Amino acid sequence: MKATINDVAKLSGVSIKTVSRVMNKEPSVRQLTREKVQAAVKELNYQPNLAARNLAGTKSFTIAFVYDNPNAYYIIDMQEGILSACRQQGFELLINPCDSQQENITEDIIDTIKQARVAGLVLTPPFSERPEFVKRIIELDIKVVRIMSGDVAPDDLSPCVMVNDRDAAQTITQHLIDLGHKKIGFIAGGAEHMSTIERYKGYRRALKANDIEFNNNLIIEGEYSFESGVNGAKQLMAAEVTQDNRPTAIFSCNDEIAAGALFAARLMNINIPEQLAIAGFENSPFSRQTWPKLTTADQPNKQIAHDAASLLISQIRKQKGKNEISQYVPQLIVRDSTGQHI
Amino acid sequence: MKATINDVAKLSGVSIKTVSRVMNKEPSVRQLTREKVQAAVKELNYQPNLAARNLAGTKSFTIAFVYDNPNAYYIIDMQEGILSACRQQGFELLINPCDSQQENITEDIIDTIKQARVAGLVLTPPFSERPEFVKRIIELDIKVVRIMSGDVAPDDLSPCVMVNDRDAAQTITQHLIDLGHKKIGFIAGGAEHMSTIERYKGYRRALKANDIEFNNNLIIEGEYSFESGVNGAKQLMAAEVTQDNRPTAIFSCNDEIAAGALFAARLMNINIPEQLAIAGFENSPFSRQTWPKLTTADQPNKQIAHDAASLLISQIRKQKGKNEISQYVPQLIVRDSTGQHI
DNA sequence: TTAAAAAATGACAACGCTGTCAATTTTACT
DNA sequence: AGTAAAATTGACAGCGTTGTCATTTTTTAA
Repeated sequence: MKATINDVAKLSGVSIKTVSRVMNKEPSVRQLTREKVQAAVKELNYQPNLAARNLAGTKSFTIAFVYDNPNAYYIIDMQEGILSACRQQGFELLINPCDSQQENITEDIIDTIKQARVAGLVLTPPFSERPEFVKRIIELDIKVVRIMSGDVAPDDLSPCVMVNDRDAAQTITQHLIDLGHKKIGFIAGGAEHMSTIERYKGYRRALKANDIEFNNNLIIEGEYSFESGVNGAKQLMAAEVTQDNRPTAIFSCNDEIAAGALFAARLMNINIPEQLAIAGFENSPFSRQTWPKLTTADQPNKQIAHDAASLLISQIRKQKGKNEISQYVPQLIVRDSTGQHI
Repeated sequence: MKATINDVAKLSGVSIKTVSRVMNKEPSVRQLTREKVQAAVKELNYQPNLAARNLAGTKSFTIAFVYDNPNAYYIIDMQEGILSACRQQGFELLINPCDSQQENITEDIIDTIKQARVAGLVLTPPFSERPEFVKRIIELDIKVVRIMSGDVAPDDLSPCVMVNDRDAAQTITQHLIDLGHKKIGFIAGGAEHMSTIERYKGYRRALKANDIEFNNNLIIEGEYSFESGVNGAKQLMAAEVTQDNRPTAIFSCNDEIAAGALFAARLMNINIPEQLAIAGFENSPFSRQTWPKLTTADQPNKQIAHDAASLLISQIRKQKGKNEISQYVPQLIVRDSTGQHI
């Protein structure tokens, strides 16, 4: 039925070992031989049997995606990006959802990894932001690639795909400034997330670049949740805050917070965007299903994940030279929530 | 390092074949022997090597989740439910996202299934609602479990996990009626989805049960999207519709549509819920991030998926007697969008 | 008690691939 | 041309399991 390595060997007139070498892109196969084999592979539509590979070899062709679900849209996109890279490279993907808060989560994950003979891990926040965790994994000779917020990798533990939240946040803030806003509130996500820190830095930079004085009263510490947005906006726009001190715009650390801010504004009869402009971050579906629709920043998650997984697989294959770090800058998307204010 | 079948055989003083029998719950192993082996398994924390099983056996220990992504939250929940069943039973999960509209999608999926030697498939809508597709798969001697809308399985092709959208929709509609509404608009999802049909039936039933005359002008054909909700609500509440004919409540086929309806109401300066009550369906995160928050119906997706996958695995193992069909009825969740109207 | 039937167990060859190491071919250099 | 070194190729065992079929043990019935 399905072609095996033997069929390919027979058709191309070489030994199975040579076919194996070609399939694994090993060196020391003559060009001519390689081509003969590749032709046979194509003709028979041969694809190596993963089970046999995993069983026979010392190498593993399985990588795992370890995540704690902060946001289903993010995770689905990541997963599909990783999956497409795996398909391209003949790798298997093990999905490992888990609770990052759980007591022995590190050991749990390590058990799973060992059990399944996983060759590498794709990590997203919060796991990608725990250096001790990453170190533990790497000590076990398991490759890791991290997707994280920032512009340069924080260390050389593993390759990283960086998402430059700072620049993107600066752009969003600049957009608000360009609209004439000077008092811009900032509702932060959880301070344990690098992305929050980076977005805050971008916000500060934009203020500085425009000689706008920083006002700590406009900063609300929060977390990545709708409720946090509601409370943050309430606090910023509260009655006891004098009209003069109220912000005319709010930069929310993500779309969920922004949706919460919108909700609070509604409760307080504040018109958006006339009396208050609100911007989000992430371009999640929320941002298109609110009234008014949210100005936000978009990042190509699928591609980021594809990149990361490809990088990981190169590492596993020990193909050096592909270790450059890629960096993505989320792009501003302007919608009605930051329309012209009065 | 890791215990193999040989270690277990040695420790329990039987042949590896007998260990294999015990692991696969085959009959014709004496009780005493079985216990000896199980003790050794426990002591060594032995877990069969999946790769070896897949390679040696004619059976497969892999199931696949084939989906077209209508909704990331739904998919993530489904996936995690399936995953947990797989772990319990020592199965592997292959994730197969795809585009249900694509030309040769059936053949594509079949190729993938064959390639990976998949034993069974978990199908969600829209795939679960395509009998020809299901038939094709079953002909290949691949087991299938379907998660679908309805109260009884439409055929005996495969086991089904039914979600009784009809009863749930009737409950939601009844809730609106109990609040005093008599003119209740209905914005449908895509008519190709069983869930739309079922929810419509529930709506009709509730009207009938309360002797409310059905008015076709209150029915909007749409699809499962925000835009559809916006347009549907605009149409129902349009200026040229006389005050008398306007609905005082709208049942939207899902939360996304409801969010759209909310958006339209906002545009038209219609107060929710005073002038118009709006209900959704699904209890997606959207429903909690709108203003006001949406009344909706919740279904335990993770558990539904876990159930479905368990059913599938029993089928594969030929453990009869677990073929009963489970049915879930989504539960009403009342929130502010259907508060008391004037 | 004994023979026949049934049940339980085991020996051993696969499964499709990779790792090791030996054999062969090619290349580089006298 | 002759030889050593390097590059290429292949033979074969083994990865951890299951399937087949033969062997042993237990049960049943005469």
